[in-house]
Amino acid sequence: MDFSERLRWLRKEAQLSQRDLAERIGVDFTYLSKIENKRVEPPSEVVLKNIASELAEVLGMDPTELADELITLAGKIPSDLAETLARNPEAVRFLRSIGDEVRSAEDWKSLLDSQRQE
Amino acid sequence: MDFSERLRWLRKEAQLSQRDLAERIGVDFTYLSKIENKRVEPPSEVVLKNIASELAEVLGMDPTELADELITLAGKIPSDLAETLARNPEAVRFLRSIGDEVRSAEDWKSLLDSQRQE
DNA sequence: ATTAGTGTTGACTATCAACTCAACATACTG
DNA sequence: CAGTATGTTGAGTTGATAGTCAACACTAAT
Repeated sequence: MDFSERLRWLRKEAQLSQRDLAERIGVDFTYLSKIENKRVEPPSEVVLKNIASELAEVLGMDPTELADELITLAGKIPSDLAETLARNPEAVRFLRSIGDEVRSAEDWKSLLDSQRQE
Repeated sequence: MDFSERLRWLRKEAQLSQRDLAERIGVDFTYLSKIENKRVEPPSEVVLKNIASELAEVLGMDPTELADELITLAGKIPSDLAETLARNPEAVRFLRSIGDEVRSAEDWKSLLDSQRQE
């Protein structure tokens, strides 16, 4: 499921028309249409967060998690994380060092699990 | 030492004028001047890599390492890494999970070290 | 058959990043 | 002083990003 499909699915799940959602998040509804039809790139992080916030509210989800999901589905890096990386050269070197061996989603997952157990 | 200072320092170390370096990397020399004087934002990653490549050659440094240094100093994330993150939601979640506890450069460093010893 | 609600499309626009170009200032060299 | 090498600045260009606006099409209910 890519970004545009996921967005449409969530919006329908929330029983909102494009106009409804667009008004809530403060963009033109035709823009949502284009996004859902992949006529344009996924929107900016600000818009993504607004979408996540509104949909999460209606659907009873966690807004932050939903935002992260949409942002990564949109092929972007959450800006707070990007800033952490840009500010910590060590973090970049760390990622590079593990990135050589850790490539698949599975690898990342197990790394995440091992971290959690500490 | 911020990016612009570092650039000027390296360029002088390499005994190159702004015009010299600019010609080698294929930009206008006045652009380098503005960068060194912080009249504009640091350049694109392509230009950064060209700079690193030329200066590393003259100074006998490792071009890749220098590129990474300049890119992070410029407040950017190396694009190959950014792509890895954008493609691996798990990687993003991993970073978030450790990011709560790992904040300082020291923390990252020790994490990097522990990884290296495996 | 009208009207209300919904979605799609093409054309246009505003803002910004990443530069270039022309002009000038400053310093040193013969 | 004339010329050469170097650095600085203001104004303008170009392409991409992130949208808006007007028009139209389809469907369902009145």
